[in-house]
Amino acid sequence: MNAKAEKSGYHHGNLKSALIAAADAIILEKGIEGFSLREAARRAGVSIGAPAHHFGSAKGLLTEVALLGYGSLGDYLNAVTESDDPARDLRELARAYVAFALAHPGRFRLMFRPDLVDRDDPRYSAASSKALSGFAQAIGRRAGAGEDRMADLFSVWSSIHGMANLILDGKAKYLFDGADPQRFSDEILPGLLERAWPYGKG
Amino acid sequence: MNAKAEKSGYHHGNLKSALIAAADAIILEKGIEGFSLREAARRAGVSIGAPAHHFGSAKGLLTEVALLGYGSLGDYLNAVTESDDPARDLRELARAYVAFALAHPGRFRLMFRPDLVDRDDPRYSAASSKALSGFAQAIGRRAGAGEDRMADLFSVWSSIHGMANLILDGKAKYLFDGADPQRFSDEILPGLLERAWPYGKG
DNA sequence: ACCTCAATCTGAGCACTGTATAGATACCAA
DNA sequence: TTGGTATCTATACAGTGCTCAGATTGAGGT
Repeated sequence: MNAKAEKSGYHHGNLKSALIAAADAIILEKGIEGFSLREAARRAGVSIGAPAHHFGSAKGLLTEVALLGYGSLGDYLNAVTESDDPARDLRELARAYVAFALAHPGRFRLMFRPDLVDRDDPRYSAASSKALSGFAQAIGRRAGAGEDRMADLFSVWSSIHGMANLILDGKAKYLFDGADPQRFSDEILPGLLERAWPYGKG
Repeated sequence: MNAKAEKSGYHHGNLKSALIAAADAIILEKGIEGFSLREAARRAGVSIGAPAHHFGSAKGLLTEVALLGYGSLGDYLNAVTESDDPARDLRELARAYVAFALAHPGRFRLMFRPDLVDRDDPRYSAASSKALSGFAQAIGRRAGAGEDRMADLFSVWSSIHGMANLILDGKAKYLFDGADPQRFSDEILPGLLERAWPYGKG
């Protein structure tokens, strides 16, 4: 009845979003390396060749999932309410960034895999900068804002992104001898932020 | 004649290291995603099933390449001579780290891919900590060394590692609007390091 | 109501991939 | 010389992404 019926026989009716959802689910369950276009098609109850028409290639489908991922990251970051203390905001944003990476490792990894995502898709850079806009604003609002805010943003992003990656890749666990990720982001991370950024102090 | 002959017919004589070299070469040419166990076997002039005996699986072979990678990273970092200014040393080490990542992106990416490398191999953590020992020492030597040096190391490593990853994944190019990597590491990076670390000042 | 047309999906096929296993080969030690 | 064993080959299996001719269907125009 609906214009986007669940499944009406030969024509799926909602294949595109069904495939995106299936891909996202696979990545959630098995990680990026466990993804396959064929299994996404299988889960959507459709033949092997069907996805090609909507996405061109596996990269096309994964690009859509990555866009969802940036949206999801944006949700995490937007949940940080803006205060009159930009340094605090920055710290909370950082925690949210790492929390997202730990909660959605598959999405997070996909979002930064240039071989799996079409970086030339204009929506990609748009989604990326939109998700990070909170960081950019907090940096702009902080006391004694530097002249080169792009460099500041990149510096902050590097620290946070590096932490997230090292934790996900098991390097933190190795350095701190098996501290579990949750305790890590709650207790160790804030201390690291103090250490890593001059801004952390005020 | 040599115990490790070049190629003596049925028995290769030097297959293990030949396969490692072939894999490293493939990764150099086509990146991690371009690697295949079969092509490594082909380049070594050997049948498809031969590598299994030496490495068990593709992961086993890639683990050896990753170990080489850590050795190579160690070479970059060890080329930084120790001075009486730990802050300068730290900065130079950071530049060397990023320089390695840009010069050997395939190796660098492989080294941090838990799905492609056997993290349980004791040589892996050994190679990792050996390569990073320069960082650890510089941090230990700096004036006003903190109580939690592991956290300091992790903080520094995060910043540098994040920068390297963001640059490799094309995020820096996007932020700085197409600055080429060389200019980036020469001009922009030092400024970022100043920003990222309190230690940078002395 | 019909009828064309384009969008959608199927099914088979191609060229790959990693892994497992049975058997051939050749070195090495007794 | 003779086992024995490490090494390597050949083949097969299950899986992958992608392509393309053809079947199917819903929608828009007459």
